[in-house]
Amino acid sequence: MTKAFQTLKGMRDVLPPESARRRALVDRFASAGTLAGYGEVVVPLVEELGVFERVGEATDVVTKEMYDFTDRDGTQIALRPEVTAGVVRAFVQHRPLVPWKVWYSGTNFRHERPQKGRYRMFDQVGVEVLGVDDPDVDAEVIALAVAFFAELGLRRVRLLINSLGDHGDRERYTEAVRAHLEARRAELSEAARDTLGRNPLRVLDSKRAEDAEAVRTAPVVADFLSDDAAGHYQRVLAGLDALGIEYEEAPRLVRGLDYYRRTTFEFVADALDAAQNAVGGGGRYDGLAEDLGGPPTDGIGFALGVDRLLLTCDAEGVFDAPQHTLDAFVVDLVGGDAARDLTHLLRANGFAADRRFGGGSMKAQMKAADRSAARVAIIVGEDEVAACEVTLRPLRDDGSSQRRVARSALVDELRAFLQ
RNA sequence: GUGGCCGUAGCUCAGCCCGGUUAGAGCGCCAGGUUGUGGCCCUGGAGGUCGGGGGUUCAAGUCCCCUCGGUCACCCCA
Repeated sequence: MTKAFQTLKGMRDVLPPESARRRALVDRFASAGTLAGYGEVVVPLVEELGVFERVGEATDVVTKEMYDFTDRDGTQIALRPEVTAGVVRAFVQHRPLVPWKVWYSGTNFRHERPQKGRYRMFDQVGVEVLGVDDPDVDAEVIALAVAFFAELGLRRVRLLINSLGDHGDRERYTEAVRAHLEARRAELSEAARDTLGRNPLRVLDSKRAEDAEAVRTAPVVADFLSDDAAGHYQRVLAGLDALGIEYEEAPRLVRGLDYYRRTTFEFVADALDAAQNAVGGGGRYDGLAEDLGGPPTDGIGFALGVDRLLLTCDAEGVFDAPQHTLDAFVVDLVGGDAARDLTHLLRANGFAADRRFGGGSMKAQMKAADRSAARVAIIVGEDEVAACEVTLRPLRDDGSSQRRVARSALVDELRAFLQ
């Protein structure tokens, strides 16, 4: 007996009807993006390793979670762990007119231990805007995400926001945090001490109780912002206020990717009791285009995790899978020709129609019709064939209004019935 | 990468602690009851390498080890 293969760890199949729900979610996102003037961008799932390394040398995402390997010609390549880097690479490569506003949906890969809401292969939807420094675009981007949550029916998603300042601000702040934490090294958890060496800001994200005090007393970025960065941040907040978008300032919100500058934000789902409750996040990455060999270009965007979004919808009891229903189900008692031909005829006329292969008893076919959730059964037996008619039996009531119609009038009769 | 819990029919699970005839249930599926009428009901049927490998034993779904997978938490992040 041959081995029965199964999906790799952390990777999943998505089958109907769940697949329809995912598609519906992406469709909604696409509409929201289009409405705001964003075009779809499709970038490769695989890039040169260097593209993703710009995401941050000190981050877990690139140091230990990347699916990287050597291509046949020796090139170091990797499956994308996120899409922003690829989109910015595309911007640098093609130099579209700015502002360049794009949305995307796609799959990413991170080699992590799976748990609820975290898989090795996961989908994200997101937007990016390149070439605009205006703080109003920060507000626009955030508003887009917030509107999308609302459209899904989500009510319990909180917006956390912070500013990390310009490059220089961030450096000075990082040093201050490092000094603060070094002075309290003894009281930190072992994991935190380890993180401190590589990336001091990340310690601020620690959930460990031992670290709480040191984190609580740590310097706050706000005190390190340049006038320029502070002004930008205030304008963003003013924009959110004007648009009626609620937010919580989170002075220690740092986020995992190194390229963030100035505005950073995160969306947290209160309905998720799991540890993985961040459904999305984003911010400015004003230096990234330059890091990828392009001209200095401002940029901002966000990414939302499709799996977590759907889990959140489950938790809030909203955005059910779209109910797929058929218009008609053909029941054939005369050998199969009618099922074959009528189903084809109905589909050619725009009706959603199906039948049962292999025929079977009338009971079996009616059962199949019922299960298909079709609105009406089209029954063809000896009597109907002899009279050049078909029986039209409604399936959503008790069927008492069943009647026979001329076969030549089927399309019109069905159309009238479905009105 | 670290730790806890869990892998028995398509699905949800019982059986495992205290090894012992043909491994069970509900749901689903198929068929019949009703030879031209679905949903409800009744009857019957198909379907299982007990995740995989090794060990202990006269005997392993049950005990031990390894391994793979799932799940939850840490870490990190969407």
